[in-house]
Amino acid sequence: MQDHEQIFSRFLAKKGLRLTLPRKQILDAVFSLHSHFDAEQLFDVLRIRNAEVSLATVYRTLPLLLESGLIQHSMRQESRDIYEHIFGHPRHLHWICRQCGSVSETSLDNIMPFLERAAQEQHFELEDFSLNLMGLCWRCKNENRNQ
Amino acid sequence: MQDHEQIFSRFLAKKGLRLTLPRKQILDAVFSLHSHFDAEQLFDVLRIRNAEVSLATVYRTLPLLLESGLIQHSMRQESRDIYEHIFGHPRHLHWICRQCGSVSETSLDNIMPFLERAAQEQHFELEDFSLNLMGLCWRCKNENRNQ
DNA sequence: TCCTTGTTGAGAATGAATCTCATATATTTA
DNA sequence: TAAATATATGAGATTCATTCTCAACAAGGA
Ligand SMILES: [Mn+2]
Ligand SMILES: [Mn+2]
Ligand SMILES: [Zn+2]
Ligand SMILES: [Zn+2]
Repeated sequence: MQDHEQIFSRFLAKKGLRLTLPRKQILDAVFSLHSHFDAEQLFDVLRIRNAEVSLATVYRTLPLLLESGLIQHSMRQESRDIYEHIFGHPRHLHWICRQCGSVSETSLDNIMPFLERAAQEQHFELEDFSLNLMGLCWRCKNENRNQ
Repeated sequence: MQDHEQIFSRFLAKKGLRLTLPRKQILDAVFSLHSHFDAEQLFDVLRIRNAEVSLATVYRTLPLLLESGLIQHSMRQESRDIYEHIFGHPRHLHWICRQCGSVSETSLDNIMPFLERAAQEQHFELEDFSLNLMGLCWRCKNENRNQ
């Protein structure tokens, strides 16, 4: 039964780094959210929770969380990098509406085998990937039709 | 037999815009390249070709080329947006090595039907998408092993 | 205790991308 | 043909997410 704090702690130890209070607070904030977030939004959550963590440390910690596999970079929107925690979540792809900006998700189970086989053929060591689909959500599609 | 200049010209006309010399030169430069490029690299090509086009106009023209469907946004590397022309090219995905930065391509034919079906089920109007796979290329994988 | 190494916040710096604006050029109108 | 209107452009300023710098601090080992 490994929780994310244990995983992060071990990951850090392996790199000669420590699980400090700011890092712990950032980790908690990340797992208190259940949607996509950017650095600034995460920083806001920390302020609401009265965690005294600087924005610089947020930006410094995100790469560590990425490397540990606890979060993933999901997409880029309005020139901001968007993340989400993935520990215990199934792999999924993103449908991004170019008009309203909404994001919905779909399972990737049907595609994974294909990608893994392709990686093997290439002798490519797959560590991460992203599949983002851009267009119009049904809502915006209808809205445009009625005009 | 539509060439890309005709396509771009018609696209612009439909928007009440004109195919000016700078736009023509940018278009030519884009199709003179046969690999991925960012705005700055495209600007360099234009300078080498003695085209007097400003960087601002390059940045202004890229969204037009995107919307016309002649180029696509391929990925983001080292905080730069990377593009490539796609007119007459098959859809493909990108294998990106996190160590050496190399990018290789693979056909997307096997995945397209799945994506199109998924889009239909969602009533999502798919306009564009990107599938980028990150990890280690075989070269870097071997290199790391021998150390 | 001393020394090395890692950590942090605050604010400065970076740099790709966007914006402003004065000046051109094309197209339409009278 | 001469306004009037709309679109384009280069140069340089600006934006702003992200990264960097640095001084102060803390943990752990010798
Ligand atoms: Mn997601
Ligand atoms: Mn490509
Ligand atoms: Zn929408
Ligand atoms: Zn490589």
